Amino acid sequence: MLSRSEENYLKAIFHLRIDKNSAVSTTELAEHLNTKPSSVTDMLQRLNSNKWVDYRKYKGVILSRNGEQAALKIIRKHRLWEVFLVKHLNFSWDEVHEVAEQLEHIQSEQLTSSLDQFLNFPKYDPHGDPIPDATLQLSRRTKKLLSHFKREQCGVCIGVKDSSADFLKVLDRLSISLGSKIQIIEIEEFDQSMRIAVDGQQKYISTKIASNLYLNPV
Amino acid sequence: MLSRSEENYLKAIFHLRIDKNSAVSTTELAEHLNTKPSSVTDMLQRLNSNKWVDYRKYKGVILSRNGEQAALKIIRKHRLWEVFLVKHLNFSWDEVHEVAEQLEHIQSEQLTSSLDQFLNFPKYDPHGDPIPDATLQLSRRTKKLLSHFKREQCGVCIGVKDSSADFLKVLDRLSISLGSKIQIIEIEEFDQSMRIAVDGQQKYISTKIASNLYLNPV
DNA sequence: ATAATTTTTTAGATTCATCTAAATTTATAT
DNA sequence: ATATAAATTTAGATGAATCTAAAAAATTAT
Repeated sequence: MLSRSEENYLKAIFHLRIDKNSAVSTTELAEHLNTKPSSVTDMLQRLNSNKWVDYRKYKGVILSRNGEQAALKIIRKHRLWEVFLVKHLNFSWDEVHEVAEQLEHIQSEQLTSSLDQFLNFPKYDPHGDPIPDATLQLSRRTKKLLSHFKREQCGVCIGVKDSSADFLKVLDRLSISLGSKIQIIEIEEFDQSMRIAVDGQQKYISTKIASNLYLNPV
Repeated sequence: MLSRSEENYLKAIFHLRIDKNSAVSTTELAEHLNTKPSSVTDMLQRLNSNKWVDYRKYKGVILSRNGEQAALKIIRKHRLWEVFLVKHLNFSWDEVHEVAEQLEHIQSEQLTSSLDQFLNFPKYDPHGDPIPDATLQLSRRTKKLLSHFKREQCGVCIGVKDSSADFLKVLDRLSISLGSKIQIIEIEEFDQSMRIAVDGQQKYISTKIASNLYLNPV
């Protein structure tokens, strides 16, 4: 069985690999996990010898088939718990992450599947990220950063790129949440900042905000 | 902060102390925790130097004020999660223990108090054991083992002494659950086995069963 | 193409939680 | 009261997960 630490490494590799094709480097992992490169090397050697990853000295690491399945199981639990915390325990979407980081390591197939059922088999977590189903399949949908939209285009908010508490609080202040309907009214040539309508209400937002918000084009 | 292992020791000491006045011995703890006496000694020395327990060489151990509060916090979480699992995720009362052993270590005041509220501040867990409230107070009520009842006396089932899955399954087979009304009809002189009525239905039960079932006398 | 820099790995140490085997203390039995 | 048995502690070892410092490999810059 995987230790908690091993689980965290697999999850980190999964997340770091997702937006790029190359292998994940030791330093990247060390930064993401708040640890030292030498510790990462040690752990990667262990995970490699147990066939959870494919790791070559100086070349970086990718998940094996088994490693990817294991990572998806953890992500499934993490996101199901996030739904539970927000929907039933009144957590706000910037408060859930830390607790879900702990809950994702609870080992019980029965618990995971009952929770899934209790929540009515949700497909997306409170940040709009897809939840792997019981067979670990992820549902996919077109998502485009708001910053890539043009004037007069429309979309529905379906997720965030940065899910830090700071950014989520900004969105709360702007009354932007999952499902908000957003239309681009004007794009400032000078700095690409935007005037948008959020469910009819006009707001100004910075480029940084626009480049961290995913919309499903309408 | 306490490690998971330290938490388990404090909880074990609490439970082993509860039905007796003397200090808890190294061997008792080792058996209860499935470990070796020498490991227990090591850990008790650590817990002692951090003031979680009062431990003297060869004399056994009791919890300090801090240690007792810490143990109660863990027990509170354990029992709240048990209620959640049974009431909302359809676990049966013999299935909850193992998962609750993991959930009890999740660290989040907010989670514990929201869960308590979500469950409507339950006072007893699915085995009838009292749940410490937010101030860590335990509610007390008179409980007497069924084996100490006399002919024709009545009581309501409020808990079990042995909470092993095996015993709980026996009770399910006898349709005995928390709240069942039980009357003693006849006690067999020879072996003290009993004929009882469970919510009106007559059953025969062994002494061993009777001496593991707590009733609140009516 | 070689030097300088950065990244990665190795070597050796540390802490936690455990173990076995040996020594010591306490309890028990004659 | 002393010998024997049982319980407890100490000493020394192990494995997981981490660290620092030094060595080695890969990358980059001149």
